[in-house]
Amino acid sequence: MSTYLDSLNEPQRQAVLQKDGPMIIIAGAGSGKTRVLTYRIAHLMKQGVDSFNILSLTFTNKAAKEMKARIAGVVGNSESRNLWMGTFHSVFARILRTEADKLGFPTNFTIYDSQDSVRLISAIIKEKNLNREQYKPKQILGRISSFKNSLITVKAYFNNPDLQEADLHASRPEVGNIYRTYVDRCFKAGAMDFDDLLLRTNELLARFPETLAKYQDRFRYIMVDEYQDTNHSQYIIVRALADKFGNICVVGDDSQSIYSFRGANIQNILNFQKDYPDVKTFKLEQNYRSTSNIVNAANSVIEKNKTKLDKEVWTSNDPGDAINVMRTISDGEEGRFVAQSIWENQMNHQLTPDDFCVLYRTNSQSRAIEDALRKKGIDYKIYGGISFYQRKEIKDILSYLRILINPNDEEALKRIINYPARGIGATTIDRLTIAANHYKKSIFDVIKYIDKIDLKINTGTKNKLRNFMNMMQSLQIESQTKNAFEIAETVVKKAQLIKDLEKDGTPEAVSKVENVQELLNGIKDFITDKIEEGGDTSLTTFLEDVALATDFDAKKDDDKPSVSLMTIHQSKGLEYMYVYIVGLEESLFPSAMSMNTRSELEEERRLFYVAITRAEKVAYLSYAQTRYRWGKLVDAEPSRFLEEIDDQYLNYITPKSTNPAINNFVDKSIFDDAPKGIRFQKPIQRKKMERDLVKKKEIIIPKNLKKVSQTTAKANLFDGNIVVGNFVEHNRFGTGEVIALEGNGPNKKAEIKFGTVGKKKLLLQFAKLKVIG
DNA sequence: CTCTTCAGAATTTTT
DNA sequence: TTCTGAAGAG
Repeated sequence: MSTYLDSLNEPQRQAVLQKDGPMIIIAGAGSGKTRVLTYRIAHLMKQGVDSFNILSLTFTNKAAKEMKARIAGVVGNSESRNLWMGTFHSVFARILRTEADKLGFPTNFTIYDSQDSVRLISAIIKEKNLNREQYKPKQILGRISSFKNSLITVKAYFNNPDLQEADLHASRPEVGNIYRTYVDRCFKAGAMDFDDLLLRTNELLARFPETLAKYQDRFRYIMVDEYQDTNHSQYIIVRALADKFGNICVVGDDSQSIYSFRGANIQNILNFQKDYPDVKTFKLEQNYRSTSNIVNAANSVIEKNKTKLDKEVWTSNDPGDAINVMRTISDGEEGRFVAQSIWENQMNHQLTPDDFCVLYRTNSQSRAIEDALRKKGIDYKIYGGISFYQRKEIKDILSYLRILINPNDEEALKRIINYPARGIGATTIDRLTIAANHYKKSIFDVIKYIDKIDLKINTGTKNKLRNFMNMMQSLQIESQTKNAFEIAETVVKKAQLIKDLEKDGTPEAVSKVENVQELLNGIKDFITDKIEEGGDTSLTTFLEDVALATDFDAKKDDDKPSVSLMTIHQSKGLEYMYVYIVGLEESLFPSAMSMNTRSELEEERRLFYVAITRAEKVAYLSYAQTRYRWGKLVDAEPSRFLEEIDDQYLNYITPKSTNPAINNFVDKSIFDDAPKGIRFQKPIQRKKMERDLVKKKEIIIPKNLKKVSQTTAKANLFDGNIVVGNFVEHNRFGTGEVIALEGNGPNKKAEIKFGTVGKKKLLLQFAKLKVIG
């Protein structure tokens, strides 16, 4: 038998060997899911399944890329290349490109990102003279998005009295009309938004049976990763495609479903067994990633959720350290604690920055952490927030490129028609828009035929419009012969984009120029990569890649080792040796928006579960007592999630001083009189909603019991049972002899002579020493 | 039409 | 605190 099968455990192997029919793999955190998926695909190919017939849907493009590389390692590059692999959005965007004409879209349709969508909705609200307070563009987009994800078209909306009533009730009777106009305008602009990529795919498969049949025949084996995070629209696509052959394999973990806010429906995974009665179920329950303390602590949290599949994640790994809990005075101090701790752990365990990761609930929390890391001189990279391609200077250039491909792209046109400033103001754009709507033409066409249309625009402005049009048309001509990089370069030059920035001279402008440079380099890389792969080097493909790239995909790996900072959502599927989860405070995590219903709270809890299970060796949880929010200092209380972890897996540390200059840990003695008070002070006031939960908890967890376990945990941590002369084992340095002890409490250090690395002084608090004699 | 200034919102999470 | 959009002056 092939070697790759030998490296799998029994359930893993069975899942890999199961070839035909519907199957579900319930994969606990860290249970080797990716290995199974990879090997299963490789195995299918070894058994003679044509790689063209395998469709594999992943959660990020990066995941797809990595998986492809690993499969290539087993079956070879030339075969793996043909696999259909990617996110739902990118795979179906690719299919829509070839089928777009059936739906009345141009093949070079634009993909609107959320910013484009919000701007368009904003414009529509303005045109309809609606109150911006009542109709907040972002909220309206959210509503429209949820319609689309549930396959509620405009027509379906107007056929559904309940939905209309709901909007009427929310004093937003115009939602339906905004929806209609929005869809219309997207269609006219030859643009699809993110949700359209799925909705229109559904439309395609539903309206054109022969097209459905074509793709059913092509995708004989379908695999869906992170199935717990699929929405209804995705669910229907998968069902339709798998309907003929029924070779559908879904992989997921209901405990890690964290995307319901964007329409993910956890019922998809919970009901899979009902959808396919002859389904084969495989459970991967052994965790290979984390210490047993981490696994058990995570389990003790997720147990509190009611809706879940039956599964027991376990590990045979060592207990490892207890999970450290840290209270700080402020968010600033929290940052310093994290930075200090990372620094110490790095020194004491010979680690590099990329062994560490800091996770938070909201992007805005990153600032305090960044500041502290920067001060300590620790390299870090930050994921999320505003992605590279969303930056103004970058989007402006991309908008030029978008128009060259699709002149009807209204959002792109509105962005750059007066950037850099060329004297075409709001009034003119309004008039052009009105004319465009009147003649049922795009704004671009109206400008093109400006002399043939009667417009109330004065000659000076008309000239400016003509100049703009001349430039765009000459760029269009050049784009016929030049490659994506050359076009972009020409655009930057002709539109004088860099010049505009350079005359500014501010440091911000300088960094913008650098970003533009980086974009150009990026396009160059894109082209060389694609030539290597034998892929499509067109500008269209580049723009599509850009539109669908996640922040992860955009990041380069080859940077120097650095600490990773990201939201918990983004950490899905990743693992780090040391994980810091910060901001464990009520109203922040769980988020204030998610404390009102049980299902929302359960999702926050799953999010917490995901966070903990990212850690391989050591996890730190921290919370601050005060935090800046909107520039104001706000009091915070510890998150309920801290109380939900079984105390036996926890370990409380607290800094000595609130003085930022002093970062040493406290003498142990201050713990003795304080633990209860310091930790979960009972809130003076709780909202009605929470009160029941709190009461319940007080009954379940007897306080005195809690106190006892705390003390033991601490004692073990700092003192250990180590004496001079002991032989100890360290997981990095191997075995050594303790030759001296110094310091007290958390500062207690042991000097150890190791066979491999010589003498080392290690903080007992951090060194995971096992006494072996 | 452009540039500056000022008030008010913003922080859940993202393809 | 930082960003955005509106309003007013030139």
